[in-house]
Amino acid sequence: MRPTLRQIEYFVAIAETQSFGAAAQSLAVTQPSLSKQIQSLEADLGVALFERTSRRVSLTPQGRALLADAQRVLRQARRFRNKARSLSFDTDIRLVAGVLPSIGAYFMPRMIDRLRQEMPGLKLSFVEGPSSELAGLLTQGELDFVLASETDRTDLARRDLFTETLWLCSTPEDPVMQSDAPASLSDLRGRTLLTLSPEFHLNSVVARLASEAGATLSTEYRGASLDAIRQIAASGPEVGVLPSLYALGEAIRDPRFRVRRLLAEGAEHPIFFYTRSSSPLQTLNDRLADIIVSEKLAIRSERAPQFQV
Amino acid sequence: MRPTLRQIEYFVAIAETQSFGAAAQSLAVTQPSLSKQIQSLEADLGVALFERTSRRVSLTPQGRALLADAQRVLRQARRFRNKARSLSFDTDIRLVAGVLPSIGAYFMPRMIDRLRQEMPGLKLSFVEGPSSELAGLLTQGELDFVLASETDRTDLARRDLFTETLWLCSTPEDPVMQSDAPASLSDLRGRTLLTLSPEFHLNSVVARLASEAGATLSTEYRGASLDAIRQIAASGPEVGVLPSLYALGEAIRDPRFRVRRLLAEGAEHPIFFYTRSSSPLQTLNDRLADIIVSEKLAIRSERAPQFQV
DNA sequence: TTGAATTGATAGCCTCAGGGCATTAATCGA
DNA sequence: TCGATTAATGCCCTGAGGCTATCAATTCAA
Repeated sequence: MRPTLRQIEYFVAIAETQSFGAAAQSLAVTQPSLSKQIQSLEADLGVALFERTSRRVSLTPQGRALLADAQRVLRQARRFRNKARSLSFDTDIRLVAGVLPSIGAYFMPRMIDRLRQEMPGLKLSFVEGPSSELAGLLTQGELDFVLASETDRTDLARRDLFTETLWLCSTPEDPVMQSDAPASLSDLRGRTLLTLSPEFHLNSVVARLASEAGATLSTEYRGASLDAIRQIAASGPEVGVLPSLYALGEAIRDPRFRVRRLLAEGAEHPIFFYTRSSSPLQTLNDRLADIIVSEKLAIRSERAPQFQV
Repeated sequence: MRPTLRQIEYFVAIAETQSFGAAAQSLAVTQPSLSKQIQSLEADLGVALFERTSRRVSLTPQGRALLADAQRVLRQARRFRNKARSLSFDTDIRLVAGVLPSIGAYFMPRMIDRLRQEMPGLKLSFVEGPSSELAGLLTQGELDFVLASETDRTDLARRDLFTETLWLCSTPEDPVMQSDAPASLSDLRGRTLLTLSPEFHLNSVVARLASEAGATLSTEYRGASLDAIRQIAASGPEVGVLPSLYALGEAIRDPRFRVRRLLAEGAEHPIFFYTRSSSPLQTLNDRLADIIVSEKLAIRSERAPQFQV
């Protein structure tokens, strides 16, 4: 692109030193090179920047008028370069994560805090959605990593993170809530279960459990809000089925209902860490996954004993 | 200078089109050229800007963080170029003029007004001083043109502008002021004359006239202020000798004294237009000189008849 | 599942922008 | 008037950056 940054740099150097020779020295090129560059710059712009006599050099009025702009261009360019160089340390950037609703509300704020300590400068945004949608966004480059459940995508790099347990939630009066010990499938016979809508993997897990238990899966609520499920379960006959991070993190604060672990074959919700295999941030990604696992363990150890199952 | 504006331009184009091929088309280069430039840019910066799969391209978090800065650099550079191109029309610049005190106070404000009409966008600053000092500043490139009297500089381009006449000024009671008709040297016999200090050419003109007239040249005031000379002449026995532009423009408004034309061989003050011969603004300089002459004529025709001598 | 299409990377080649050296031209100072 | 200083010129050379051809990977449609 004309003029070149180099040409602008030469222009400013000569203007500042008031001399081709001195500028050449400070730029570590020879004086003829400078002369040539300035000549072609002036030709490009159609403006005489310097007035040369064989004894001294001075700016033309046009040169004076342009000097400040030229310096500004150089400043911006150097700033760009310096910023870029400092970014090579993988820090000071903003990552966009895609997470499941059960992880987003309770877990991500903790992650953001944790990152503020361990990797200051690293910023994190996140969007919520079902796993398949998140996987799509990740593939398209809209997201940098995804915390989600099982998907059928083969084009993404995947790493195990942890497995959420499932928890029933209902009113304190509900017969199924009359014990603190883990419930089994038989406790659910004949009941109506409530969970996230079918685009979430959780739905298929609960659907299978429901059919095994002789329960039915409610279609009353179709959505992505665990809060909505808690609200409905806390005021009606349905039994909500929630993943542990949410059930023990958020829902436990609501006095209008109880939670109880559901212990059964397949009553679990594995969470994976997805990245594009083409991502150039492999070491950063690994580090993030490590932090996520360690944060999950920290949450577990903070819980009251009866919930550490 | 690395990175190059071209590289930054390519970076932005690819980021905006989300595709090497499309960007190559919009930049009118081939896609391999783009690939190579981006590769070397990334190598220079030590940062991966794009994440490529053979199917799609997306920005890395670092690329996202840098995009706005890159766009800013390009904007500034384009602005620089456009401004430079528009300056090639010789307008929209600020010229710095050096002028004699007699010209500065009265004439330059009119010039600035006149230029505002005829060449809007052209700005004018001016500094006052004696001719030789102004000529030095002009040579050094501190000034763009000079309005001054005779100098011995041979390195400057010179053009005749006009010749100021000389006017005596004193109190209304002074014998020399008892007529409106031009005075002659004999009217000054035995008087003490007052004018600018010796570094001004005017001083040498007046000195020669004084010796021819049998008058003496006062050394009471040594300075560059015509106003000061007027003040002294209006309150003492000295006769001030002032050039016409000042005498008829400024001093005439003061009721405490009169002015009277001095008509004699050599009683004149020629004014020249000086530029560096190396100035690339030759056509602009010519136009300026024309305007100055025409403005001087305009002043003359505005005067009361008794002063149009 | 397979072949066509799409997309960026690579390889090899070529041109010219931009650098260096040597020299010239102009001016200044002694 | 002569040496010193400074920018311009001429000539040559290297490498940055462009192009064509091709490859490799992936997607999409049949």
